[in-house]
Amino acid sequence: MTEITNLTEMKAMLKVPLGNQIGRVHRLWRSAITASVQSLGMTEARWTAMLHLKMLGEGATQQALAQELGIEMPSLSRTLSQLVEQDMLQRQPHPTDKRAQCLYFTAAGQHMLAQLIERTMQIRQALYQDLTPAAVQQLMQSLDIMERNARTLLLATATENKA
Amino acid sequence: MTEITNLTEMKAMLKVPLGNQIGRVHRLWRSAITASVQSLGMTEARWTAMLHLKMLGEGATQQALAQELGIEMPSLSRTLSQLVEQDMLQRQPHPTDKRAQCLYFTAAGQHMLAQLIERTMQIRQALYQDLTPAAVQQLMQSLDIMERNARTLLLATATENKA
DNA sequence: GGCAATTAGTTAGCATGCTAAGTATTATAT
DNA sequence: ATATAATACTTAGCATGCTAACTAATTGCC
Repeated sequence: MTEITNLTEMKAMLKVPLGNQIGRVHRLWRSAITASVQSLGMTEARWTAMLHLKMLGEGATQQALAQELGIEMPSLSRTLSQLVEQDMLQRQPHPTDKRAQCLYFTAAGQHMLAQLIERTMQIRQALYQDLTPAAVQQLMQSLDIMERNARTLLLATATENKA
Repeated sequence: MTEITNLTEMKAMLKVPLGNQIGRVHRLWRSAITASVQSLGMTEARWTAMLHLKMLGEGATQQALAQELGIEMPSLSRTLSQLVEQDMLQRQPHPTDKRAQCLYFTAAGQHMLAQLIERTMQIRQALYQDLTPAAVQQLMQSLDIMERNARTLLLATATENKA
């Protein structure tokens, strides 16, 4: 409620191991997804790639999808190869840039996608239980701030190593 | 501020991909730790194990530490072997239970610990920037709720698979 | 007391993140 | 116009989580 945060509060804040807690929740969330989709022959990484490609729209390049997911190209590249292998996706040459690949769902992929979306909603419903919409909004915003801070920090150390 | 959350708000909440965001923040946080401690010959997993053993107190068993960290024994077992190899920790037989191992810092480990704590504080300071103590508290509580929900969900699907 | 179930720990192998390094193409700068 | 830099992607190998399966010790039940 108070706007002014005193020194004691600031120091106490630094004792909170948010990073570890975020890690724990992430692992649990991954387990939940894995349990939910493995009977479909899916894994968590493939599941995310499918859903985010849908959000981005078919025809997106791998680079664009990696950006959207917040992972590096090599990580995505492997996952996409598995999805292509499973006949969920196709890689098509980019119309003008011969380096790039554009991503499209196969028919089987479209069908899988529908099931994945359904299960995603079920899991979210379970995980957001007892959280108010306001709390979810707040959580999202605080995580956004941490994400920005982390990127800034990493950029700073990277350039300083370069110097 | 409103206590009553309407249906529209609830449905909108389910569209928020918190899991993915938590994953992104977790990866960034891990990168930040890695960048900070790798010059000390440490990694993120070893760093966490060291700090949490300190919190738990020397003499803790591996099982207790795994519980504290929220990871499974095999994951921890490997990390601890690396720390023993690096002469940071020692495994001592439990005084009464011959199955169990108790963990103690070596002198080198104590010294490392001091440096790790220092760097941890620096990183938190950077990552919590622009977050109020209240926001940090709120974040922690919301993550707690998600964590509990996830455990409940996983337990439910596990027993249902057993049946 | 003695066998069954549980618990602590390990090893093996998979999933998924990363960086480093290599190829092919495109963009830039002189 | 060409040489250099940047970009898109892949491959290889490490870090760290998991489950499955194993051993050894302990607990519990009759």
